[in-house]
Amino acid sequence: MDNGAAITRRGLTTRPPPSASPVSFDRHAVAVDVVLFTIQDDALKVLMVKRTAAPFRGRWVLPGGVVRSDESVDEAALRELQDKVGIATVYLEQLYTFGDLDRDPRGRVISVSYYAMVDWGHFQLKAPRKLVSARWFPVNRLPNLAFDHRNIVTYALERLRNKVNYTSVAFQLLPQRFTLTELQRAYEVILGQRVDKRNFRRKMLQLGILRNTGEQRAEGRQRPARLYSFTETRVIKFQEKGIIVPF
Amino acid sequence: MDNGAAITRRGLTTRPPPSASPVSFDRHAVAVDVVLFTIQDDALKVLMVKRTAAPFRGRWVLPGGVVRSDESVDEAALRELQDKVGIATVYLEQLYTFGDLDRDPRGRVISVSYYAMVDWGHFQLKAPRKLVSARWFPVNRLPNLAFDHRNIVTYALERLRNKVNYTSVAFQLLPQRFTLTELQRAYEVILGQRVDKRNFRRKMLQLGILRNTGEQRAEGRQRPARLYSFTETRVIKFQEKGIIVPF
DNA sequence: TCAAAAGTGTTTCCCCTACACCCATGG
DNA sequence: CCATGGGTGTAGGGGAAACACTTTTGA
Repeated sequence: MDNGAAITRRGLTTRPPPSASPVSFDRHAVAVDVVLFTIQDDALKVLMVKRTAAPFRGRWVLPGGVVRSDESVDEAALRELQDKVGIATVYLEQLYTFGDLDRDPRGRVISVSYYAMVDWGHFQLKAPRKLVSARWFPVNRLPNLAFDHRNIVTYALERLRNKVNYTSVAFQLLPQRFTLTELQRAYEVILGQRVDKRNFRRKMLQLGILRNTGEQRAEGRQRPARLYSFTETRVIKFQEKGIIVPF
Repeated sequence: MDNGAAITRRGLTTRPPPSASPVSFDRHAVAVDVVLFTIQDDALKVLMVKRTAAPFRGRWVLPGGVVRSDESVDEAALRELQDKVGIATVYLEQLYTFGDLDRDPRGRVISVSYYAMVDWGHFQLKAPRKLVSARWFPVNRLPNLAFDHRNIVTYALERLRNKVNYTSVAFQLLPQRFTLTELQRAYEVILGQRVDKRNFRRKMLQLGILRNTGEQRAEGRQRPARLYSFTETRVIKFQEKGIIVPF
């Protein structure tokens, strides 16, 4: 798929003529599936829930469910997070719509996928997780997932890795106040590679989106770290240089 | 929306408990809408078709239609292009899924949008355009569109402008053999700004994705231009430098 | 005083930008 | 021979990358 790739034609046979009334039939089950990211123990993790019914009973899947008639698709994604995971405040962004015929053995289900991000500490607090059994898995050690959910996670991760490079999404994984080292760790964990400390700090501070709160936090028996906060209320794009056209 | 923006919570009221069988009801009409781009007369244009039925009879809309039960969503988009526009070979990429409740006055319709690109010359040849009346509009001079189709076009254009900077999508608007000036014009027309000729040519040739065919084409009474072709079969990503991590 | 993480500058190099003139052809 | 677009090179500047030591604290 590769970041929104081209659709290539498979054998497109001729089909019956289109129906006269466009909304009268051919209705479809539409589901939402959410890839919820967090950072815990210096690892990027994804939340999975265990299926309690056939098919794939007992297998891990992404939290999600069907879109109801009285809610928008976005609302469905938020509701599923609330219901199944007990989370209200997350960053949520639509990912891709998977519309193949054979995605679900029960029949045709179109899935609109999302990815979401929470700060682990914030999640810990308000997670009753009543009914479903849920579990965080490191993105590089996922269990066997049902349906095509492995693909969805892969795609979400790719999108996330792209986006941290030119937007401030990574901040969604951190608490309101954080140290520069924590921010750097977040980037390293998402990207799966080390980052130079001095260059990282310089770049981040140059962006002008961090406010030094003046507070400090002593973590162990070493020098205390300054606490910063993110100045923007929304996720922003960094100044980006195009290859063809200078920004 | 801004290139896949965050979904913010509106009032999420509590709702009835979820159904036991997930695919049994709450089925939805799902449509595809395609933003088809081309370049003609040094302008970026979008194909619109005229509605022949209520609501919005006589208004311009994107080519599209409902997804049938026996086809994937991608196939539906391709079929609509074939049926309504008579085009078989296009670059097609999924854009975004619009899932709000009030998009369509007839009732709830979830729309999976796509954008597509054709070379104008190639289109000219095999365009019977039998039934529907279709017309190309410059992207900056669109008529009043029905539904939320104006938004979809805006979003498609934004995506296209982003993508030409780090992928080879722009080539999809050109014939198989083209001059560097034609390629530059394509970029200028998409981006809506001028580009330096020498820098552009150097960058493009440096990418190593152009093959000098050795042929030339005399356009008028001036020096003939070399014809190039694109070496890759797929749309590729350019070498991209991240802000945080060197590529 | 030691361990452990926080914090800080500089140099080098490459790539991007800006910019103007000759070339080949048809009329 | 002239008008028109095709084609080419370079110098300067800015930002990215590489790199190591001092500071602050708690134990």
